[in-house]
Amino acid sequence: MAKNTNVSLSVIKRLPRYYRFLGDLLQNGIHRISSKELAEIMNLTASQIRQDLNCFGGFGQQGYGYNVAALHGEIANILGLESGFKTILLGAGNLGRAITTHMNFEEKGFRLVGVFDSSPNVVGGTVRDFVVQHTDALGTFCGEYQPVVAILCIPKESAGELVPKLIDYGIKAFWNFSHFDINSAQYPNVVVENVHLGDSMMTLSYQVKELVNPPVKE
Amino acid sequence: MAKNTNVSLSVIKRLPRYYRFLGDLLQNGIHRISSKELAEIMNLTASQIRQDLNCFGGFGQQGYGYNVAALHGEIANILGLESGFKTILLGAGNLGRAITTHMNFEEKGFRLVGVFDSSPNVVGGTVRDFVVQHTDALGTFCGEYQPVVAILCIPKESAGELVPKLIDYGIKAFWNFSHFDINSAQYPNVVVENVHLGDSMMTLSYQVKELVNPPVKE
DNA sequence: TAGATTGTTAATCGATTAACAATC
DNA sequence: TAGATTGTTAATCGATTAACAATC
Repeated sequence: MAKNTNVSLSVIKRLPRYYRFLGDLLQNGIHRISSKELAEIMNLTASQIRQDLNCFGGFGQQGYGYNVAALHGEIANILGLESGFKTILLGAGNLGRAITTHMNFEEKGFRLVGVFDSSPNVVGGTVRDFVVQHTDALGTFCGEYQPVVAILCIPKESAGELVPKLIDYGIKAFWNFSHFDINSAQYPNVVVENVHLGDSMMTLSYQVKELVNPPVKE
Repeated sequence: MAKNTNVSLSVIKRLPRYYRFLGDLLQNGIHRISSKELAEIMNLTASQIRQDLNCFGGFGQQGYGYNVAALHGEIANILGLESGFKTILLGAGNLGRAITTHMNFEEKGFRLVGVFDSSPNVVGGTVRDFVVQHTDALGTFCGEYQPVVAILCIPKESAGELVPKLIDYGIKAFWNFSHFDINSAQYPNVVVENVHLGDSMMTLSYQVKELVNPPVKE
């Protein structure tokens, strides 16, 4: 194990998909799979799968392939899905509430410990099993509970104000649904995973346009 | 214009971000920018910006740079943000409702024309200004309104059942929040933009793990 | 043992960066 | 005109694929 020094982000981003497919195989009672078979199911090359996995260790066996359950477990380990990182969510609007109720935090490495908003209409209400607290209470809360992850479901301007404070309060990672650009050059010891739904939508728009209305060849 | 034959997806995915930053500049009353300045703001290289833009045309002027408003408009055009592609949303649960109310479809190339669900508890209720229809009505609806895009906010199993039908009904593009893997090899004339929130979360988990608990060097 | 399939090295492909002549 | 900055070609870097010896 543990030769994972500086694995590229392209590899990391494929791991959750491996994990999902292996989980499915497991549920279907399949205990063994070769890189060739898995590649076929996942629309990848066998080479890529073997390269990816060998960033972390030799999980297979020559002549046999991979043990599905074992590999599934190894990837869970690599991703840190048992970590239970203490997490706060900022912004209890439509999106924030959907994420709070819709996502399974515990299965994915996180533990939600607080929900915050700045609107008086929302503060004091409940989302799932959380009473929404005012963002003014963040300093005290972080001092006491020391969360490491913040989910940003707030407008751009609020994010601009809150991010420096949160970093000050000890937040180390952001799951960022806002349009605020967290400058990773400015904060080297902070990790950011952006989910820009608007950008994703525009990317789709381009692709639909190309499909429906293809450019004329010269 | 229009030398956009086969632009790589890496380039396309950067366009929405350019669009957002140019919009901000515009709002701040900045009318002109060089690739060098823009690169600084966006944490990119000037080279990359010029390469990216020149996939679509020479929008700049030597010795001057780029006109912000003009470039902003060109990118809107390239992305097809005025297209108003007719779109249906499937699954009026937490996530589906959040997307319906939270996203600005019109600004991003789409027009929402219907919301569907299969649960009797939800069908007949309203989301934003839509009455939720039963998925059984999809065939009739698509025949009449001919939507081209479907947003999938439904469980994996439902997606597995519905996707082939939807393609049959003329749907050409999916914005896929479900965990169902739409096999693009199987459907060559269909475009898919996946948003796997769970995968994104797991990727973040890995990064937090590495940051908080870095691997020991040998 | 023979067959299968891995782990790993080498070759290819694509994307990013650097350099510079063209030109506003 | 001289200075600035583009558009574009060439060089570099990284990621993917192919090949094959190691080995179960």
